[in-house]
Amino acid sequence: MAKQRTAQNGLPAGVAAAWGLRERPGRGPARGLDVARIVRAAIAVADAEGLGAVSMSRVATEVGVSTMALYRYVEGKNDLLILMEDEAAGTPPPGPGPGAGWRAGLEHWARAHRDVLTRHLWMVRIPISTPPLSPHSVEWMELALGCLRGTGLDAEEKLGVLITLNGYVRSSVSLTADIAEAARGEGGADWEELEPRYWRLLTQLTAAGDFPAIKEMFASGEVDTAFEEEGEGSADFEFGLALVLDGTQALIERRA
Amino acid sequence: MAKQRTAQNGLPAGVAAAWGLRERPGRGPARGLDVARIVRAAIAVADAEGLGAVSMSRVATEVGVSTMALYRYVEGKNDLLILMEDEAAGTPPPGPGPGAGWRAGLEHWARAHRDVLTRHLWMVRIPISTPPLSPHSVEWMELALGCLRGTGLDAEEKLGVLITLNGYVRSSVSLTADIAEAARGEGGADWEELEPRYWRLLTQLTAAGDFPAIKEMFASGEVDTAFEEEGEGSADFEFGLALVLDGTQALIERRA
DNA sequence: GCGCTACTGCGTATGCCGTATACGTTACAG
DNA sequence: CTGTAACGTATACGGCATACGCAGTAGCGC
Repeated sequence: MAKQRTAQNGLPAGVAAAWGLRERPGRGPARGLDVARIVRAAIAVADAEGLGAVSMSRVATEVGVSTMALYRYVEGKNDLLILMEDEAAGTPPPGPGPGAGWRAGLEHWARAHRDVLTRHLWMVRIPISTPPLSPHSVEWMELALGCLRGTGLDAEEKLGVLITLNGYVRSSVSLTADIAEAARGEGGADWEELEPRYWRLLTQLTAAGDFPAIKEMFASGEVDTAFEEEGEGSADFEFGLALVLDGTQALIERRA
Repeated sequence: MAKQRTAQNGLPAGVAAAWGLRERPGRGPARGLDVARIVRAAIAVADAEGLGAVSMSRVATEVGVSTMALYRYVEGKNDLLILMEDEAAGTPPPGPGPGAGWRAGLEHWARAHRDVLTRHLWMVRIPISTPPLSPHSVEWMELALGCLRGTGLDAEEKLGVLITLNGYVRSSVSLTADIAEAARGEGGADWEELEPRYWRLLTQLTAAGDFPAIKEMFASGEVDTAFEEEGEGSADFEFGLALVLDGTQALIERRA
């Protein structure tokens, strides 16, 4: 834990590796592996079976070496996770260009971000260890920041919007991931099948107590559609996205 | 894993326990413990040393029994986590009342929620397993839902606002928790001390590449204050909160 | 009052995990 | 040619959650 940082810059080791700053190959026998193959194998495992299935021994087996061989390429599991995250994030898609306006740009950014996280659900389970520093996260940051040029917001406000939007995307994906996972654990059913049961349970549990607002909601009749988890449509995601961007718009108009 | 649900209702076992639906005490010797003591001990450990320190054996030691004794009171670690979460959430503070308007109500709710999470940082690390079902989360839901009465939003919209706001609070606390933890791991310094280093690193790393928006931000000069982690002031939290609530306001006005 | 039996708390054991360390092997630097 | 740094590996350690079996206890039906 004490050797977390590279001698060079004080960077976390995995981040330094991701920027391509690595020590000499040196004198010994030729390396049989490279970091990229390890990272790709780990991502494949995580995609297929979740972050819980990513153990050093599992990844090593997948790559075809012994467990400890990985430690010649990666400082430890934490490093591996950071590298996985950066690799999976990838370069963000270009975006609609500045002519389309900040809102279209951020919508595009948020949807692209959501797509990546949805494709790699384990990403939302890795705790954020630092502000964006790895190469691809900086690219994503650049893209989003670029959308806000010319809006009249100052640097701090732009960052605030970014953080909020980023947090929204993450928590939105995280929620559907958690629910889907819980549903899978509960007999393989998907959420659409489980939702009515949820509302029935909540009705039962709140029946005896003092929950006027919840009961009023039930009385209104149409609660069956919330907490959706549609593959592509994602009405819920768009709803919250609009909420955050409406708030941003209000801020921008106030500044203008 | 297959015995997750109680026979009664199909509830997750921990949730059933939290609502007080438990099987008969029965015939044997008197129980030496109760669930509440276990849960409280676990919370104390998590508060003091983080969720990582909460192991069954650790909690058992703290309570003064053997590890396996806990399994007579709790189905497994997952159960314990659910119970911890509900206990730590507690009953929400009453709120300013309906006369103060929905916005003041939701602000109060979000700040109270944030306070709880900040007091128990480990809570944001427990994956959400279901929509609100445990007793206290239902109370929190009731409180927030009550704020939105008379706004003209339909049930689905209310839930959407709630989910978004809840996600915002969680991700905001999660971010500061992650950063604080990473900072603590990096030599015990706090974030305020580390932030200049972060910006310096980012400047170096982006110097060579094509990052116009980031460079423009640096050029503007005042980036030193973002990503704050103030104990009480929490300017960042209020910023994002205002963003989300401004969005909600826009929605409500559109419906009116 | 008595024994049956459900229930208690606990010791042991299993199979994971991350990773420290030591070892024989390889192939470049001198 | 030789010394040695870097290679891949085997073994070992401490920690984890938890399945299982055990001896003792206390309430119930008789």
